[in-house]
Amino acid sequence: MARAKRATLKSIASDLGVTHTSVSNAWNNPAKVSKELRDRIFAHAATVHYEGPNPAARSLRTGRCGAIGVLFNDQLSYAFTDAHDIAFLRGISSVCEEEGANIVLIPLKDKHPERLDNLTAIVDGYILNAPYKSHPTIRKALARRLPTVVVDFDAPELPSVLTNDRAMMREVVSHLLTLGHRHIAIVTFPWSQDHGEIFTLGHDVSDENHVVHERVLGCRDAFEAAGVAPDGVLVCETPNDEDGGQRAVDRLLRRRHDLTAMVCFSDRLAHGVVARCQALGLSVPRRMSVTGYDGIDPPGRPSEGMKLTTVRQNAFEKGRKAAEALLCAPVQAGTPIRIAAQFVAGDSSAAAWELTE
Amino acid sequence: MARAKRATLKSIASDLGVTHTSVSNAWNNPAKVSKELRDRIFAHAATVHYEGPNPAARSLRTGRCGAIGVLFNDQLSYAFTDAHDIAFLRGISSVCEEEGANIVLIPLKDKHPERLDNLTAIVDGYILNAPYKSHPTIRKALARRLPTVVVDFDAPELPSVLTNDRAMMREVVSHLLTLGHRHIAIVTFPWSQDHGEIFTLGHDVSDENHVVHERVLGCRDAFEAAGVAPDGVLVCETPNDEDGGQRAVDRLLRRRHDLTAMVCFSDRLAHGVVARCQALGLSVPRRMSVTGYDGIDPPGRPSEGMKLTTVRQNAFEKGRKAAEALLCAPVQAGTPIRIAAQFVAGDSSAAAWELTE
DNA sequence: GTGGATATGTTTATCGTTAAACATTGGCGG
DNA sequence: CCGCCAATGTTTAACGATAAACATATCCAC
Repeated sequence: MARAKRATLKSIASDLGVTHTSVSNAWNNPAKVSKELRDRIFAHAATVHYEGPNPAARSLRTGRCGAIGVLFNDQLSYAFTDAHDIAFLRGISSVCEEEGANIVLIPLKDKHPERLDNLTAIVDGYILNAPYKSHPTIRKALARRLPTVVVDFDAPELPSVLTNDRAMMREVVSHLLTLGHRHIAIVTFPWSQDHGEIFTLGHDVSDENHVVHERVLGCRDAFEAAGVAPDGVLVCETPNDEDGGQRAVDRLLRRRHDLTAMVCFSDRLAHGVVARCQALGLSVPRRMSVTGYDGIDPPGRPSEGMKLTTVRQNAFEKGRKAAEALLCAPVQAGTPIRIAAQFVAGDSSAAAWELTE
Repeated sequence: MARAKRATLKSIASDLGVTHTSVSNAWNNPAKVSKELRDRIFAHAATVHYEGPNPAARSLRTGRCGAIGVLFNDQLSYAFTDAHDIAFLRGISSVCEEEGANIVLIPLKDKHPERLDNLTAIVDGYILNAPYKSHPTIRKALARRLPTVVVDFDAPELPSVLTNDRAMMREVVSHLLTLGHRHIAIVTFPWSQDHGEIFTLGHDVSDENHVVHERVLGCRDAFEAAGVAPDGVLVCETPNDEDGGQRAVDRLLRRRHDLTAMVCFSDRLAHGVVARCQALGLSVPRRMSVTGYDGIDPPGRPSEGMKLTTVRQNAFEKGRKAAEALLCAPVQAGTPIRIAAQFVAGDSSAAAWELTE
């Protein structure tokens, strides 16, 4: 059975012997149509299952669609495992609910590069979350020149929401240096799409990923301020999950077994690092200090287990501000919105001298 | 400075002295355009910042837009706090990544009922997650008669993904009855938009929310099978979060202080119930048995704390199947896809006789 | 040299709206 | 009775694309 053709403004208009503009007005400018006609229109619309103007056609005509696109650095299905990204989305949602806007989640088209040209999202603007500078999907989104807000991304020409990653990382490393640690390694998630190497802090860091770049610089700042040569500090790049953290421990210890502290760029990495250290018999924090980043309270019950030394980010607020900048009060490009993070000393870091002596 | 007018197929065509169809083909049917012309087109497109055909116009013409809409029962910003919903979204995402489809999250338009008529989402189809039968946004979505897959919803005329809630709940209650409990109460999240009452299992249950309906019936089954009168079983409706669980304890104990077990319809509720019981000096499970639903491993580290007696759902798989049904292999309406849940006995339930004696 | 496929473009109609400008009518003040 | 405004419709022109049918040239087989 062939699906019956859908009713349109025009078909309703001709059914009723009026012009389609009047039918359109029944929905969009009720004041311009007599109550009597409006009732007739709605009544007839109901019988032919007409559910209001076709949104694609309206969007074409008006140039707006009432939705904002959100792009993540990684696979979407990854984002939904990351407490930071989830809180960020929650922040966006809270604004979109108030404004009545829809959210379009756009998977990176890694598996379908050909669709880059074909299926671009129907959105009024974009929020780009910590994007890789040169990722094709990101570039494509930027190239469309729609209103765009970037988060944790260095783009002076765009409105942006930024955190104080560099200063926070400086604080974390200083914390460890103050505790007497001198053999510290860094565990980071990938700073570009292809990853896996071990570097040292002496290397120049690509700014492909602004977050990693800032945090690495923060670390270097602290080491240099303490007179520690950056060349001696290992930086291990690894996938951002517990398993990645676990493997980083092995890779790092293979190079330097005298490490007494590991600075992780996410709590997930830190959890993996802690787990692997304990499995190797290196107690945390007595034998190995570990720090995280994000400040994810392990849901369930909070106060259990070891409290990670970490940096608490306000991902929810990041999302809110980004969405507000896009939907409510347009923000100037020159002045980024700053969301301050906060250093939290926990139980996973302790003085180093007990073992280095 | 007025924003320069955007280039279109037509403007590019006339710039180049060809027809706009050829320009369109350069993107959509490359084989139909000589390589030489295609290069000229792309080159010129780049200089005028043309980023490919306008998606709204294309969508109007082709009738497809490459996105699916997802609707939740509750506020979107709530969904992002609920581990079940997040896993569900992750399942949908994993399919959308493979298929290159976008996901449109549609907030319930509670705060903007007037936008119901105005801003309908531009999507090729819907996934409705455990929707309230009569919620206006849900009804509106259904009324559009786009391809739709419902999850945990009773709609024989639509393809659906269902779980075995009723059987699982029967198992939970039987478990408690077998342990000797006779004074059991039920803690549920709201079964309609307005909520808050305490009922008994003797009451008829609205099927406004299919999940609650099925679970309540499952409980009743088990009580009846054991010869316990449903009239004596209290059912407390409360917001689906820890606080809601906490308050439910107070409300229930005020009515019946001889309760020895509380059956919760979500793990979040159960966590609140456990917390409140312990605060009241009622140790779990010695003095009070508590069961949950969902099987959310408290992230962070799994094996810590008390293991809740619960039902493990596979929300990820629910999401995957729903998305597959919509995007890949269209599913027949008559035969729901079943995702089995699994009863998990934990440490939060124990024999009752120690205290009822 | 005839006929038919292949490659490359063009013409024209259409998708379903909204917005601006233009008609028509009735009411009302002066 | 004139003129103007408000109320209610209508006419017409986009919005920016895609698809089907049609035109023309080229090539090759037989």
